[in-house]
Amino acid sequence: MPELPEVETIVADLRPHLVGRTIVRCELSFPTIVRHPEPEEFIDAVAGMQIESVGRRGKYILIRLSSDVALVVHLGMTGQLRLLDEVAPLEKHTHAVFFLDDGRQLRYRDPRRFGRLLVGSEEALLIAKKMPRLGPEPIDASWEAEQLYRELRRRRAPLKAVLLDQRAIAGVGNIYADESLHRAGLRPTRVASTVSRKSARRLHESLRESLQVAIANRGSSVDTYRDAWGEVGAQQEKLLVYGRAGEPCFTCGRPLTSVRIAGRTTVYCRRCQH
DNA sequence: TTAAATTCCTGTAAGC
DNA sequence: TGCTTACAGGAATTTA
Repeated sequence: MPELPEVETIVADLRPHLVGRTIVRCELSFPTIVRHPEPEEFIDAVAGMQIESVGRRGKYILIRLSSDVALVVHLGMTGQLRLLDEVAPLEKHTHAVFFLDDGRQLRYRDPRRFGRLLVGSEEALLIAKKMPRLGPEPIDASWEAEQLYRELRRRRAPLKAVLLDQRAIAGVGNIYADESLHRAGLRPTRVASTVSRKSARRLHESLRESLQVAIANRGSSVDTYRDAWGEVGAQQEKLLVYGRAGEPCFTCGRPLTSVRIAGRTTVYCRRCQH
């Protein structure tokens, strides 16, 4: 599923192709995928607009338009944002097509429809409660271990649950939460507030490492994730714990344990993580 | 205020 | 073989 590294890969791939292009028009074959504003307004808001920049905030793709609003895309679990030639056959579950002035199409496809499309300024979407107030970007140089420590200190939820909370840290999902906790040697079930400053520092470093390595490998295609060209990433072959329940830990050889935390399957090593 | 539970959704795979 | 059922999970919403 698309988390920070997968979204970052798509954004970096799309940027040079989209910036400067104009969205001629937009067609919605499944209008409820648009969450703000109403679908008709959404279509009018993007039509004729030039794309000024393509960025990312957490797991949100932000395509800023000449009208000073952004086309915001959240991929949910199975969302795909693809740049295709107009003659490319339309794939099943394609819910929105943005026609570009170079003849190409930006297509949004999402079988499970957990994703969403929005248009508006970041402030407007925040006020309309269509977007949460996201926490710091974990790969930004300005994000410090002390910030993470302070967040963990005030939370009584399991560590894993805090990592998944987009208001605590933006962009971490089930895969990289498990991966970074394993790297840090910390148990996902640990009550966040019991983590020492030293452990928080290790988790801070592990989060950065897990995310950066995954970006370098163009993300994890564990399920339906594909990049903007429809290609798979390589990180799924290098995951330490995610999806490996019952298989041996790469460090100690013991079988990895699976538990459910915050409604998510969580895999860790009982020997290596405390 | 925080945390846990529930809901949305379809493709896939396991089980009978 | 074909049907049923469980499972995958991001985040908004509801409940405690």
